[in-house]
Amino acid sequence: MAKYPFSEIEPKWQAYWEKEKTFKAVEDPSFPPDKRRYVLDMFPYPSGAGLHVGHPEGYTATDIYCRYLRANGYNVLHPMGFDAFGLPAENYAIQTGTHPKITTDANIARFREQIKSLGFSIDWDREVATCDADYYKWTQWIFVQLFKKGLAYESDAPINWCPSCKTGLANEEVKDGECDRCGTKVTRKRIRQWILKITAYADRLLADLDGIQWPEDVGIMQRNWIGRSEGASVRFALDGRPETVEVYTTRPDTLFGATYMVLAPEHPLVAAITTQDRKAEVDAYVEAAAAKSDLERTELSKDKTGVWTGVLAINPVNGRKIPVWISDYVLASYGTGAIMAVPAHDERDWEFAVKFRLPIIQVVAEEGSPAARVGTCGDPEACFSGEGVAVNSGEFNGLSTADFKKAITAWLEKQGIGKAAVNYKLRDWLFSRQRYWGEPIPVVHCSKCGAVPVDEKDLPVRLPEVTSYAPTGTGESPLANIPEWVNTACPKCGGPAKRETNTMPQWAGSCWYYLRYLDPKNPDAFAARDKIDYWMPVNLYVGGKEHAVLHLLYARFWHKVLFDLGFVNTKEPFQRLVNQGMILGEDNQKMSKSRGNVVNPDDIVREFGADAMRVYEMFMGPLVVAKPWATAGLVGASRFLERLWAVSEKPLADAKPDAELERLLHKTIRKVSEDTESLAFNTAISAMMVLSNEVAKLDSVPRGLWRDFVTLVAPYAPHLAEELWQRMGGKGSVSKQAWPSYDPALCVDAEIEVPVSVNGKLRDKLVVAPGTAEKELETLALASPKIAEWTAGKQVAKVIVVKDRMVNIVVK
RNA sequence: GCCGAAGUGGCGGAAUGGCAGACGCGGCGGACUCAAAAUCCGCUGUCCUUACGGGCGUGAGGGUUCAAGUCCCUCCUUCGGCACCA
Repeated sequence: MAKYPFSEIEPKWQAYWEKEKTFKAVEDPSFPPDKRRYVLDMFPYPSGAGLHVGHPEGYTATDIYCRYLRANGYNVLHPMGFDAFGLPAENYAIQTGTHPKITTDANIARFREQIKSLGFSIDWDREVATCDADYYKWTQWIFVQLFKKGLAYESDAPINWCPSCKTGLANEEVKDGECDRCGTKVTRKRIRQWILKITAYADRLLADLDGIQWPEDVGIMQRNWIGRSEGASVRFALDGRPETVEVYTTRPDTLFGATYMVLAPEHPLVAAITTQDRKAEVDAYVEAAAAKSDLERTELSKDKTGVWTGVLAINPVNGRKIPVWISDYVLASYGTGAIMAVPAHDERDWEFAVKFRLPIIQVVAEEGSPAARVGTCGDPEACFSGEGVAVNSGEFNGLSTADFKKAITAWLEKQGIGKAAVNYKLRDWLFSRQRYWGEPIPVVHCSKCGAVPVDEKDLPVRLPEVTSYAPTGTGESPLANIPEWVNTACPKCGGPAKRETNTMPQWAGSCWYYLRYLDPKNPDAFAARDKIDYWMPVNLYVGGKEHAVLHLLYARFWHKVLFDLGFVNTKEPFQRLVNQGMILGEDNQKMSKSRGNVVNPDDIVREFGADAMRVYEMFMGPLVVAKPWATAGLVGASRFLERLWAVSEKPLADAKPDAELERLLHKTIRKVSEDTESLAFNTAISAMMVLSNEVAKLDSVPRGLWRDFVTLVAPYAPHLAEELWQRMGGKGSVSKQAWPSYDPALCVDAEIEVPVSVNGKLRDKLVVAPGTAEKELETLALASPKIAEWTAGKQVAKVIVVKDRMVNIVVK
């Protein structure tokens, strides 16, 4: 038997598809809107290492789905491109002097070739790369829209700084106090930054999660990241001073238990209110706190520190004078940067109060406890942060936590010293990078007009050539060293002005690339509105979970801004999201160069073929779960394809398949249809393997059955299917064939086995026609001699019959 | 600490509350071959039994049910995310 010649077949059909533009997507109005699908992969960053076996996992899944949709009469948009700005190319440039553009282009060429070698049905005419000036012109244009809408502003507040990458980082890019990219401990630095006001969209980013079909955990991660909480803001008067301190609390019901206050060391009031005698100590503390990284302030030192400012505040509910402290356990960037401390009911305050011997007053008692009944109690022995019943709270005693919150908020409002308030953990997006290889931020600084956006007609602001790519570390990018580029005229007044030298983060380009695919060559708009209306939103978006709160949050934000400006037709960009599970190394560990467990897809394609690689990756297990690679297991997929090839060498018969085989065919069509639809590719492949094992036993193959089978296989192993299609005399491309249909009546077996159990234990099986009446099943079961053995001498208490499924006899 | 996901043969995994282990890998036995590779056929959870057959089995322990891998409670382990957010 001839070995299946994948190394000839695969390039042959790839060339055919390319030449025939088989997968070109056209905005054909004859497809009604519900017959259009936009299926998108997260585009790759073209690293120097080339494609990884993890990349083709998602790409294969979307490709199978797209091919399935086309066969079912859908017009499908399935593009690919490259996220091409970013640090690796720049760092390589710093080491070698090679321009990042050169490295990036070479890597893109390699990636494109590797992706093409897997036979995906991509419309390559729509390819984009975020580093192309024609592309980033529109990234800059969107930034200008953000600026004009007041959503981009400059700030010199302290930021996360990676000393190794020598650039500022967004909150989302810091993981466990380390730079997400390089693992270096993040420090704090005060430099001028561009910030995007993503917090202005916090409520909508939260609310609109309800309308999209995303994995539950990604939704939860975004919800947690946005971190909405409801509570109250309360203004505290200071004893003998005109200033007031406003705090935010989610537990206004514990106000009677506030025994001290804490300001963040950076709080603007600290310097003003600190008394003369406390000044030296307070200054020293503020200075020490400023020197600490966020990590040192949080993770490394859970041990509370702090100093008293010398000032007392007045608790508005009881007039008690309480000390105002400063401590770095209060974050300047959340709420008002100040808290009322209720040590009896907050773990952190408890710890602080114990350490500094501050009073602790219990004001919440557990439901049903003696204290809850009496309304008062002595000093608590432990912190209780749950909900309960108010005690030691004057007229409010006896109220439940929820009722008390409402009552006290109303009271505060009436007194004019507080109101209901909502807070978010989400911070604004630090958007400037002090690096070279990114989109220049299209702003000009004029001494007269301030920060002025570049005129839209003057976009793009091209990334200039530099002699040194190395980041300066001073808060300026390498662009600052090119006076002829930096010095320009103010777009507003024409006077001398300087260009912004910071660049955008890598996330900028990926915030809207799915829109550029719709109209990639358009010189007049990021995409024509009719094309947006034709395809958007993205119906299925497949990619890794690592972007749960980075790219996916940022892109949603930009999309909403574009929606508000009337440029796009949907509130959300990605209707349905699926995260493919990671492919681990053979050792069950994350694949990495340092572990030496990386599998190169090129090797697999060379040795087993692209179709085998595709089928194996989909057969390994459910798309969404992590699973270890096993090259040994790959041969199973390979043998399946070999078997199909072997079948194609048998003669075709015009006779119909026998009844048994015909039923199997129809059941297989049903199973593969349902499973492909629901992205359960592993079980679809399993079903096709079962059919192939049966067909392989035949001496000649019924033509109709074979035609259907080849069409079923086509989304999974497209090269082989094209070849099989051609060998059986099919015209054109098998990918233009309609998906086979099945007859539900033929999906039912002529005879089925119905298990019979006694007291839940399987004891016999009945062979009956499907649909046999329950009464008859019961009679047959009770008549069985095997069953009689188990019921002998016992009393039949009950017989449960589920038609076509089982019979259970309960005996005593 | 909090939130989320997952624990099933030697391995990857399958199973609308209804025959646990489909399909594949590996292993064992056989056919073909001078021989090997490839291919094909059979067996392959575990324990007891020569066999027929039976007991036990889905991380641990409880519970609901005629019936639980699947539902509920407690716990353990692994992975992912968050982590002084008041």
